[in-house]
Amino acid sequence: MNSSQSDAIFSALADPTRRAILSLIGEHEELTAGEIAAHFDSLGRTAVSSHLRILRLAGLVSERRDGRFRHYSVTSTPADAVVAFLTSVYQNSLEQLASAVQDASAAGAASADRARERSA
Amino acid sequence: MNSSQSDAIFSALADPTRRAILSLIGEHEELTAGEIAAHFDSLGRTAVSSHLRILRLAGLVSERRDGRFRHYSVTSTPADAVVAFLTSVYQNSLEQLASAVQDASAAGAASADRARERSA
DNA sequence: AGCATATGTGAGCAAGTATTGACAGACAGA
DNA sequence: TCTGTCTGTCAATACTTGCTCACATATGCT
Repeated sequence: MNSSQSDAIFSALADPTRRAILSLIGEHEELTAGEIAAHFDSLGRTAVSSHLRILRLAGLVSERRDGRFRHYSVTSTPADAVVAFLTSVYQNSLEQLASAVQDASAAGAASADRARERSA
Repeated sequence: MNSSQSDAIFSALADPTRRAILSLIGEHEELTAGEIAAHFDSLGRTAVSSHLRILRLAGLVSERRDGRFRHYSVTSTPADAVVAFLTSVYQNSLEQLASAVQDASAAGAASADRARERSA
């Protein structure tokens, strides 16, 4: 439970654009940097690249180099840090959290893109 | 869940001091602003007050006025927004997340029976 | 080799944010 | 009522962050 790692994760998640990027990658298996940038008309390519760098340093995404392309995918382990924090704060209402996750797990598999979060 | 609400919650959680304040309040039932400020020697009282204001606006804590004192306590509902985002991103590894939460729930308190009572 | 493609990096500027100090409001006790 | 305590808010300053532009790197194609 490294504190600097939690810092990186939470400050990476603080930006709505980065959360949108993360959701976008999560919907697919892998996406190249160009494909990701194409989804954000309001942002330049370099801005997306910077966001990807921050997400990569926080360990939230991993990159796979393939020729000129860089394929990004989400890494599952950082969720543990978030869950660890939630459990430390919301011990009292942890049963609700557990059931919420289970409900989402049961319902989420069918409709994948329903809970998608986008910010205008 | 409103996306501006998610913005407020995630940017409130981005600051390590605010996460520490949240954990501190979570350890106790309620704490006054002065008690919270006393735990942070490196911060001035006004800084803590500002952080509490941000946490309050994000809906992460609620205040109860009692004479000159203001007692702060954590609110449980905002965890849903975080869980909603996690489930939208980590759909693939959602079973891991659910088990992680359940493990933490089992280790944290023996009152996990209420979760079954609620979901049944 | 030469050129186009895919992507990252660094400088510089604009915008947002945190911290501090001073002041204000509400309340309790003498 | 007067004074001290507890706490929040406002204004000013310093810091941080995100975006764009120009340039660099690496790779593929002809």
